[in-house]
Amino acid sequence: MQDSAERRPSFGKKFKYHHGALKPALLAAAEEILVTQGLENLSLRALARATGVTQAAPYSHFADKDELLAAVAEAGFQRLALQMADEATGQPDARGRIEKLIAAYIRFAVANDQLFCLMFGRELAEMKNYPTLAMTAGKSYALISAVLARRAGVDAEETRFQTLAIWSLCHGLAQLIMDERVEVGQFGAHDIDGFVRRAVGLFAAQLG
Amino acid sequence: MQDSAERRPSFGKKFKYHHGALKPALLAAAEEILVTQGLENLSLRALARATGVTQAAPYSHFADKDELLAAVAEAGFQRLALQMADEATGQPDARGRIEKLIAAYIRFAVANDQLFCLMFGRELAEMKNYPTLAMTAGKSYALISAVLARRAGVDAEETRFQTLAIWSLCHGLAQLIMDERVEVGQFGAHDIDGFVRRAVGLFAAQLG
DNA sequence: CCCTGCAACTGAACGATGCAAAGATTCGTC
DNA sequence: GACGAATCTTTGCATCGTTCAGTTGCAGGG
Repeated sequence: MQDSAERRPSFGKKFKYHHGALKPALLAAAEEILVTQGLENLSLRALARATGVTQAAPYSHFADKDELLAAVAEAGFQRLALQMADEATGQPDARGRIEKLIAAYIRFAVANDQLFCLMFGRELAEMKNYPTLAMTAGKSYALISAVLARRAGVDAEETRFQTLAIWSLCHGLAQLIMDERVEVGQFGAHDIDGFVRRAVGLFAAQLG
Repeated sequence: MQDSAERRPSFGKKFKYHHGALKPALLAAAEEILVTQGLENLSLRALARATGVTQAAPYSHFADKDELLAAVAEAGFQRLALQMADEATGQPDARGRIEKLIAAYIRFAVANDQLFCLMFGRELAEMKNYPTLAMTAGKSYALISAVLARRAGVDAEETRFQTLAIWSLCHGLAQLIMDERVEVGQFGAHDIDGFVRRAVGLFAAQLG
């Protein structure tokens, strides 16, 4: 297979030395590799190969592999927050909203396990280096926090505690399911919503 | 610095071609590197360097890097279960035992964050390949599960639910603290025990 | 219209890593 | 003391992240 014919995706008109839209193409290819081959097989070189450019090309758009991963993760956080917000709309009371938010969170983790690994994994532990990432990552937490904070008659300190407790429960379950340390369905309800409803019920007294 | 003098730890009597106790030495060096330089800098080559052997020597004792990491993780799980059991002894009721178990778990995660990352990280996701690892890893869960199961008047299904809920809460909080997505002390009690006591209180009705 | 400057991309290279294969050395055992 | 097995060394390969000196194409000023 000759190089110029094989490695070039043959852009419509004529041979293009410049790719033109490499940055979004890289991000798209990254997500694709993530779901098809897993996070451990997502290398910059494989990414460049999939996009039809040289291995050094990504460095024109990302300073680092970490910066690229951070961008992918940020897109993930965006989608996560969106899905959570979507599911929670239309719920009349705080309890219903919390249930939907958590269920959406866990479903997202299960459905996009590799992406979730990247988002909450160790490779982006230095998230502080990417301020926009940190901001986007906080949205999901803010959704839960906001619901709890908007209640009357519950002081701020109690709200902080509940938010953290619910967030921990939610995040922990997602992790355990992903690591296959636990099987959804081992408890009676046989589904995520059942467990979530029951877990949120623990806070029922305060949720009204 | 000449090689034979520098790279060899100079075992008491005379120069030894065979290290003699490479396997435990590797495991010890691995934990050392883990705490001093982090999981991402724990390479087989660095390990061999630290132990004073050639880069291929570890392969006489471990088939794989994963097998080595699995052994380190297993030791970690052993210590974790031990610490949990230690703290829980002497507690009169189920609630006290659960509180101590969880607090010990979270303290372990905070104190040994890199090791915890390894134990619950993605690199050992294929834990099924290491049956003894899976068994040891289950001990901590079993500790909590046993306390809850030994109560009178609570059916098995409710016990399963509570175990999973508490386990999720516990694991999730540990993860969040480690990832620095949350600061212990943001809630009133200003310490782990305070939060744990309060969180376990959510199950108070059933814990008696 | 050409020229110049700049951003995007190439090609080649460096060092590090996990791992395999083959040879050297020591240990345990008959 | 000899021999086979276990341990360790040497050498080498493929891959990876990253850097760097060039090459290519575009846009704007003369």
